[in-house]
Amino acid sequence: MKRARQGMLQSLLREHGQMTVKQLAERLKVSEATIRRDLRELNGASGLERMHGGVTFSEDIEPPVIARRRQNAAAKMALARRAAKEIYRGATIFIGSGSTMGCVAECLLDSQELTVITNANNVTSELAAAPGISIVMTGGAFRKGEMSLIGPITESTLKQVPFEMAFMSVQGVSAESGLTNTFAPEAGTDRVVVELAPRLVVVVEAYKLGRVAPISIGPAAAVDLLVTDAGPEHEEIDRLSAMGVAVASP
Amino acid sequence: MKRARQGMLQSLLREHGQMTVKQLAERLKVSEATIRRDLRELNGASGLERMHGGVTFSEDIEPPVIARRRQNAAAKMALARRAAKEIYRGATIFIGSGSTMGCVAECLLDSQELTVITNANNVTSELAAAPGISIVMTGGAFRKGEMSLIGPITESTLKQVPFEMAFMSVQGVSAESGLTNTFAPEAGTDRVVVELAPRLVVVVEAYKLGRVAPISIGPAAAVDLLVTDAGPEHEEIDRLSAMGVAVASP
DNA sequence: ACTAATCGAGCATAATCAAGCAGAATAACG
DNA sequence: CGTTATTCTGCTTGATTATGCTCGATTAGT
Repeated sequence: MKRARQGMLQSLLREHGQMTVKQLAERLKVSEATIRRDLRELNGASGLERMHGGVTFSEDIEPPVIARRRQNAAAKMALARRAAKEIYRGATIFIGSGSTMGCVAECLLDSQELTVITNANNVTSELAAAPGISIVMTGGAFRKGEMSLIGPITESTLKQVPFEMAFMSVQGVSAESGLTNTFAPEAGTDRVVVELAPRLVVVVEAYKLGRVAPISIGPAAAVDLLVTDAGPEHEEIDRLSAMGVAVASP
Repeated sequence: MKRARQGMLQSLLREHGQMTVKQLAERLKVSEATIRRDLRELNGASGLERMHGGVTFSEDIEPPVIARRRQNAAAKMALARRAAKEIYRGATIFIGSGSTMGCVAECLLDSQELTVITNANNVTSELAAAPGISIVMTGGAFRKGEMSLIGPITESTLKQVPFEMAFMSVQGVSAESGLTNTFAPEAGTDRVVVELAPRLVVVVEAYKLGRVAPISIGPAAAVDLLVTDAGPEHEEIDRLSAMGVAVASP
């Protein structure tokens, strides 16, 4: 009962981007105290940030300028810089949604002759000022929490636009359960990206290694390069390496 | 919801380039005192500069669409408010690109049960905070100056998503030459919108009446309602009325 | 220099929060 | 099957936080 409610809570939050405790209590038919307890348990879990009166998706509701000033921004930028090294002049790449991908975009500002396909508005606005990059956005339903586009329209557009390399971030990476995410509609789109990508680069912070989120979006073997900041003795990395996944650190 | 509001504040500022405390207070539905407190807390943060009466966003790169928005802001908002009156609860509408369309989006913030299809990033970011609106973006190539999506992908997406009403702005409206625009790729997309729209509302400032730009995007007769701020004596309006085009003023 | 708007500070109010307690439901165990 | 332990939930209370309002001081425009 509790887990189901917390899952619903996260879904609702992704959908609305921001909700008050009162709204959540009414919507989920429990007391506000319970909502507060849930929020405390989920704290830090998946980019949701608590505040007086309610809770928001901290990462992407803020403009990119602020995102730079976040606490773990340094770690994310380091990962992003490492990931960006994979990109060569003249390439056509896909960049997914999430704050980490926003950092990757930021690393590309000086690139030349690059074509970026993305379903994330934060990536687009980050790159809007880059003279050497042409941008193609997929269509789709706009998800307020993530500032990204998802759904059947996104997927059919992706199939029309071939790309050489895809960058994405996920909620969980595990050798056994593969790549996993939390929210179903978003996961559907991610699954298409995994299928279509000739080369898949996954960028995640270390704490997501070994994690398993509810929705599977593809096998671990689909990953061509995993960029993460885990130490070399991390056991999940050993398992992934054994499967043939290349791993890189900043 | 302090934190969320401060994020919104920065987003708004980023879009408008410059706003007064009063505007921000109305827009975010809080007192001016609260806005001042927010501004003080954000002080020195990410490129916003405080001044008597308001605050500006001093970023070196300023997309043209933002610059244009500052010009004739009052007139554009008046036009936009008139145009927004055409929208009824539960509708599915298309909103095109340009600064005037950004104003239309701003007028819809309190709408309920509205579905907005758009190819413009400024429209999406304007509406991202509106709880009663679901947003669908078309895909397409990103045009940096206009912050909009154009090209064959945009057009094929539009054909997949039926809408009841379309709002657009153009460079020229004339009874003889119809609707005209300057930039070819953009014009192709506009042409598709004109063809697909069951009801077409064109919003233009008076100085565009009688103008003819190089690329035709449709006949004047395709317009169902023309919203403009020209005086009733305007000769082009007489010609358009004679063709059966309804004309409205703020 | 004058006037009107804007600003900052302090105060009062209302909303929200964390903690602790008690009851109900469930699980574990004899 | 009954008893006990555990978890979950809702409620109450004192404390914290955020917001709006009022009042002199400051500033911009005429």
